[in-house]
Amino acid sequence: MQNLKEIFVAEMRRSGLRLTENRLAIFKVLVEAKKPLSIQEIILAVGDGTHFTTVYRSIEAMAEVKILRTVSRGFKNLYELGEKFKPHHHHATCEKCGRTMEIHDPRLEKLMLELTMRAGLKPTTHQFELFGICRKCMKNMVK
Amino acid sequence: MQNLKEIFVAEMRRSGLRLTENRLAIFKVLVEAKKPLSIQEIILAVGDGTHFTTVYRSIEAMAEVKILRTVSRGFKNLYELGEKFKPHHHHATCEKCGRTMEIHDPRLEKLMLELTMRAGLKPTTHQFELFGICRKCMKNMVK
DNA sequence: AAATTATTGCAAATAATTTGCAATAAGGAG
DNA sequence: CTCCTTATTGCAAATTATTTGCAATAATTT
Repeated sequence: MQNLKEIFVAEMRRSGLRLTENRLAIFKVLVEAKKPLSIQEIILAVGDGTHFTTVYRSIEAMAEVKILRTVSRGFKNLYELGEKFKPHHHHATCEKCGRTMEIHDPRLEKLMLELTMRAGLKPTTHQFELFGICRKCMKNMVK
Repeated sequence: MQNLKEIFVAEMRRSGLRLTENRLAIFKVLVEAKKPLSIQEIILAVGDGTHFTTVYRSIEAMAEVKILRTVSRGFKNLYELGEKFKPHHHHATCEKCGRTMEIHDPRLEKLMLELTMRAGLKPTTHQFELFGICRKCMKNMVK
């Protein structure tokens, strides 16, 4: 985490954006969130200390210089830390208890790339979430 | 197409929703669109004939009974025709222009099941979206 | 420490979504 | 085919989300 903050400071400097309390607060929210967030969620998470207008503008500025990644899903944008900050992975989640496991599988990544290219796109990213019910929860449901 | 309309009429009847001009108009928009649409896009496409309030409520009603499928991309929902109209599939989307193609691949479904089970879960569902940049948009970016 | 200028907060404009209610019309019964 | 019931609609207005202009503030550079 301290490591991530250092990267953040360096990236801000590199891109000529000023390092402010507000932007640091947004960064922390995004570090703690384990998933991409909408602007509304970020506004909620940073709290009253930062005006919502500022969140809109800061997010836009940081996305512009790739410190944040815009996850363009349809017509709403979500935001997460850019490539510099996070390794690539996916999740399998229990629908009942929310327990989450990480998925790492080269076949998956390979297939994703293949399918994206076959669709005529230069691959940028993909979203992939598995859902199911874990053994513990299965047992509880039987009772 | 005529075929799809017959399914639509039958599904509306089955689920107890009334078949109205407005809903038929929305249905047609969704048949013609080759990708999931946001509510705003649907409102635009159906035109003044249908009040936007009605679009909101009709979409909600039809999604409720699975005539429409909610494509939950983050926090914005998009809508497309449900399982009865189209086989199970996923999407590959251009991040720039939003153009979307359908992905059908048995290897994908198989791998997904395997990974879910390997994570100790009894599979229920999954979310899977591919993103990239289409050739047209690549060219525009170079200019 | 002072100067420069990006960033912020606020107020107010604009856009998107939801809700209450009275008028309308779809679908079933006769 | 006509009547009846009640889901559906359109409208106005409330709520919520996003954007913009501007003057005050504060991050960097020297």
